[in-house]
Amino acid sequence: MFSILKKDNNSRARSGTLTTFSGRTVETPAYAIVGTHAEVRCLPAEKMKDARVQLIIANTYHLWQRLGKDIEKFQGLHAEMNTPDMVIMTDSGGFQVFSLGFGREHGVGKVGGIRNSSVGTERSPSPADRAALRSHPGESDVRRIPSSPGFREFPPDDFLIHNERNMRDKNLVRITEEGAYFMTDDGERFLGPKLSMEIQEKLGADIILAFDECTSPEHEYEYQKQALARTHRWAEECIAVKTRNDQMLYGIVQGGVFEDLRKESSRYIGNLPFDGFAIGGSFGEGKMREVIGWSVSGLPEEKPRHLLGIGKIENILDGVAEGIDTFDCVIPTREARHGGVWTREGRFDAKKSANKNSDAPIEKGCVCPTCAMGVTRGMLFDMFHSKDLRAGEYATMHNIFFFNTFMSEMRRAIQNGMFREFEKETRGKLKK
RNA sequence: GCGCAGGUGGCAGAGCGGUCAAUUGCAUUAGACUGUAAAUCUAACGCCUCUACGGCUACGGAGGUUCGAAUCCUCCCCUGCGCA
Repeated sequence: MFSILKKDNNSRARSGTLTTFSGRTVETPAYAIVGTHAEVRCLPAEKMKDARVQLIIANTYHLWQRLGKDIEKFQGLHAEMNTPDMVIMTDSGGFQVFSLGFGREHGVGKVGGIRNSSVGTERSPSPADRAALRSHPGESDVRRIPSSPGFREFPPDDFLIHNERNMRDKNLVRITEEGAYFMTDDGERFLGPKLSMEIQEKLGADIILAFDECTSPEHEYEYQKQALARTHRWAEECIAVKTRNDQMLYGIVQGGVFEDLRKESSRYIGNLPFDGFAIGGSFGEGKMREVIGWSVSGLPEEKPRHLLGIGKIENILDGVAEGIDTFDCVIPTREARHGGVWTREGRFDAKKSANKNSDAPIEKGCVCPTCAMGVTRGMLFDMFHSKDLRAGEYATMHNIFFFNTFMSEMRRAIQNGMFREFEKETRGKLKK
């Protein structure tokens, strides 16, 4: 049951209470902390409450892969995670269709406009690439110019061709009309709407998601359209196949950055008997708010809406302003492990030498367990640089607490009719 | 004193006549991270610069051999281990 307590007058923002069919409750807008393998990285289960976690999202694909046959013995996420009171959702595996597939091939993240350098899209060959090329004997081997001064090696002109092929080889997913084949160490494994539902019912989350095809920001219109048709068909299949009635099933709106596709998807998915809705896929960095608006346009007001994989504080504001109720993102947890610490003034990198010997608190006035212990920026710096695992734990605790506290302040602002002011103030501080 | 093994860029440690300003790792610096292939990845890392497939100076020191030396030879200095 979803009850909206207050709607904002100047935007589509709303604040309410989501009570799942299983009787657990989340105050919205809320942020789901990512616990892919049924655990939040660097945050012990018993500290979830201290971090003010009320919502967790785990992952069907990864748990399915990790558990194998043990999935039959799985006691359910609440028992396994020892979080009986928290609302847990599971992603369907639809994101892995992208992240292990075109995400790798295109070398991009889902938001778009970001080239993920870790996937090797640099135009100049890295030493590893060069070595790989050298090990490929034949006409494309490195050419030598035996003139002065000494021999010098040139990158071959056809490097890009090799690069393209290498990128394609990175794609581990084969998509069919029925679902997706994932290349794993044990060969290809098929995951489609039906199996995703079965697994999610075994995992036992409060909220489960329809199996969709998350597309790449680099996919052009025609592909997005075809993928959308699949996602819509799979959505209906998920509804048809579902058996448990103590889990809420959310449908997923797709359509890339195209207005007509997003609106069509919103209408189509919004008219299906889902218990809530999620918005997935790519948004384009600068277009996010607009795309969310299109995606929400066809959804019923009275049902909860989740924005998948987003995000940063500024994006949360976009989402809430467009009527989103819940979010999830790896940013608080992943960035914490990488040294990224969030504060009201924006993010800073604890590994930077500017923090060396700093007695400054991580965030002035913060009452999270990490800050309450008196951990300073200088201490975090030292721990990160000495590879002390507590660095990641302290930062993770702080970040999760920060995002959850931010959400609760935003809820209060909406309930007090002050969302616009809250948004303005938050954005102002972030700009500095 | 004798014997052996060594002295390479901030450190460790490859290279052993030309594709070597020198593999790699660490450290450092910068950047990234948006339904977690991620406690990860990428880049830079002698100096100068017109940022180049450029110039200069470099593999303990000084000489030498060679068209060409971090790589070979001679002497010197230093370090470790063993024997006195």
